[in-house]
Amino acid sequence: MPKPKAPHERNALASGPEHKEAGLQLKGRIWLEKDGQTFLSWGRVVLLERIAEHGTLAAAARSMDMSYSHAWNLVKQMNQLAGKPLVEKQAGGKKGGGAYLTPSGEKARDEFWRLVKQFQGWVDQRKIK
Amino acid sequence: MPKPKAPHERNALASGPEHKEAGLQLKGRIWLEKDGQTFLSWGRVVLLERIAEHGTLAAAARSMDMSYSHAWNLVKQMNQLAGKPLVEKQAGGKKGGGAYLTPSGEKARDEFWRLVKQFQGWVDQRKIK
DNA sequence: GTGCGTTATGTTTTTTATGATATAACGCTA
DNA sequence: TAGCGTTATATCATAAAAAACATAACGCAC
Repeated sequence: MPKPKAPHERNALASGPEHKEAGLQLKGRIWLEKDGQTFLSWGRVVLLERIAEHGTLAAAARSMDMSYSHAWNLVKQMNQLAGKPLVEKQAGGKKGGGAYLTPSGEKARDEFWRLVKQFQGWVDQRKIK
Repeated sequence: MPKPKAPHERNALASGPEHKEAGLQLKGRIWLEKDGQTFLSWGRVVLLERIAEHGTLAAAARSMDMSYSHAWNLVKQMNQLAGKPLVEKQAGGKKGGGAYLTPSGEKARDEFWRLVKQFQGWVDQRKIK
């Protein structure tokens, strides 16, 4: 069973397995800040994806072993920093309520994954001596 | 007075000031792992530099507001993961003792800064829409 | 109106990382 | 041998992050 990763190591991109035999891996992570505060990061964008997938904030949080309150805080901050909501929610109503991505939310998700993909490309082409 | 940075945000490279007016910044950090454990990172390599500069582990730690025991643990782990010492130390002796970088240590430092510089280049050329 | 599962929000607890503290050993100097 | 500032090492305390927990409010369905 693999040792659980430390928080700062989670969601990190790694150089490809071709370097594995050396036991030496280049790792890294990127994120976006707005006005000095974390806006989008790997975990946050996965959360956006899970919300789109599950339709509720509670189920999204459960699906990634995140506490509901933490997920709620992240969404609150993302919405606030974006200036407009990335996620809209409803308390009560049919099936108790729910949450979904706005077009801005989908765009943010796509843009971030685009950046991550570019970064992964950069990492992969590094040769570690 | 600027808000102190959270641990996971420290030592992060940022996209240049040309993006600052948008309030949106791409940030990132990289590190090297060996056998799944952190081997070299920004803070660790700064520590190597300070050791070379000050000649003792104690002074190096002081100079970067790091506890001696933490610095000692980092050096121990770096030496161990490298397979050969990056830092050699002497307890006692002229002036009480000291520490210095081995050629391997100097090389590790230089290689890491080279990687960081390349990464900074990559970050700088990202255009954030 | 009751029940249901959700969102909303605050408080408490746990975990993790790091710094602080304490003590011993080391090896030169005088 | 005594003194010095260092390395060596373990333990304790603190701070930050995250999870856990506890309620309340919401709005549809019945």
